[in-house]
Amino acid sequence: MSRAKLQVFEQFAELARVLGHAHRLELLEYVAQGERSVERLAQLSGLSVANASQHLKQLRLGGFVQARRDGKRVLYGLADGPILSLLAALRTYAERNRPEVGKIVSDYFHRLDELEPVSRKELVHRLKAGTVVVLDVRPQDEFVLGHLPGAVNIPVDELKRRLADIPKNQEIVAYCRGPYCVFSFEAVALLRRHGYKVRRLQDGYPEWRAAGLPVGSS
Amino acid sequence: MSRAKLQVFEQFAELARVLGHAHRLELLEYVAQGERSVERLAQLSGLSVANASQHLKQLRLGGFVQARRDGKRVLYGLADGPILSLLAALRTYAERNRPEVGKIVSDYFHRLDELEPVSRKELVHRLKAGTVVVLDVRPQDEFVLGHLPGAVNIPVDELKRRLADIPKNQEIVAYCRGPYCVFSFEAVALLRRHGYKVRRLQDGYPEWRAAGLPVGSS
DNA sequence: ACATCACTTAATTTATTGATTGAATGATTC
DNA sequence: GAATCATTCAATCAATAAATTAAGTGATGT
Repeated sequence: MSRAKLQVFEQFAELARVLGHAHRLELLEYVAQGERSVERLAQLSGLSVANASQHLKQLRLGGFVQARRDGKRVLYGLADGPILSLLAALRTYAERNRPEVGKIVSDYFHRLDELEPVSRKELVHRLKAGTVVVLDVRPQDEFVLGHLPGAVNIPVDELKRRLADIPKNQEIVAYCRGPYCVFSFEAVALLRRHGYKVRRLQDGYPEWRAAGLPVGSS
Repeated sequence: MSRAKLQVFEQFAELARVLGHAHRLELLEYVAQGERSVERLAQLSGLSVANASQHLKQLRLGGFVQARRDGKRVLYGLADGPILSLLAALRTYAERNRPEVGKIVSDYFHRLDELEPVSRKELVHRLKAGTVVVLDVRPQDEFVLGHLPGAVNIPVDELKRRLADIPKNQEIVAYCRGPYCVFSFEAVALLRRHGYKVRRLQDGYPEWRAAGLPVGSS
């Protein structure tokens, strides 16, 4: 094997190894909800502070989380980059390849209170009541072809620089292509980091339309 | 942490750990080209047979490869499931998050950007139009196990003395094992020196096949 | 049946990784 | 500037993983 290739595989392996520990995956999930101190993360995951700190260090060296000091605490948050895509790929693979655990996985992912996605039915209800802003984070060309009524389109890659367009005082529901599309996960993660109250639609535009619910186009 | 959640993260971590070794990633790349015996895989990756066997066992338990007996040999092939998606996610993350990966690639792989890789989508288009010659520069045994439709096989080390077999008036797209395989880079460099109009496919045979695109065999 | 081939498994040594403890650092408060 | 708090670092021991060697298994051919 060429030296370059070996080096590249070594880098990949190093990153995979960082994800190769249950505690680190758990910490990563807590961190993905928003910034937290080491002590809080240790508490949430039932680790000693020193142990949590060491795991967080590895996550940081792997580029999965970033740390910033706030007074005498250090707050860890999710780093930039396609981290959630990577985790989604791992999850998808695991669900398909380990069917005996697939059920547990989906149960768990759909259980989390804060992450619990909004059902179509619930969204219909809240659209009528007008208590929600619907955010379409797909690319513009897909939005043009059809979208949820009254939805605002901000593609997920533009989200960061268009935060001003999003009202901070209302609850947001983000959606994208479907249940296995990561865009809305990323959008929710980003917006939560910036203090928005946001949840994701359980599935995406195709399912909405297939259910015979009204759609808009422009 | 709840018991279910612990189990889930433990499963994820276990799979990630399987990918957490350079030798296993390398074996996976060879296996992705087509079925191969343990001895051949050991040879290709420079491992002892026993060591390769043990790594392959881990890949098998992780569901990444599958083994079948053929006479007195055991052939390992890529298993079903979104394995290449997972590897692609890891690669994407690594490239973005580890600048050194990008640097190694550009240093040793002759400046990726200047070679203007052709995407799968574009190649499909141009194959329909018939405006392109597809050149497979992998070793012959890999070509035989499967290749892009209509591809011409000239292994990269034979390329120099078989230049006459390559039409000079048509555009060529060269491909090999995957995005980190050097063969197509070398082929493009050589052919360009000799005045051919040639670009490389962005990724390789395994990705083409995984995308459900048609393949030939002989 | 015996020998051979291709591979797997077991046993061993060596190296790496994880958890715990306690000391060190850095920022705040008194 | 001493005390306190939150975190990191360093040292240790236990657990796990990797590579090597040698023995074991299962299929094929003579």
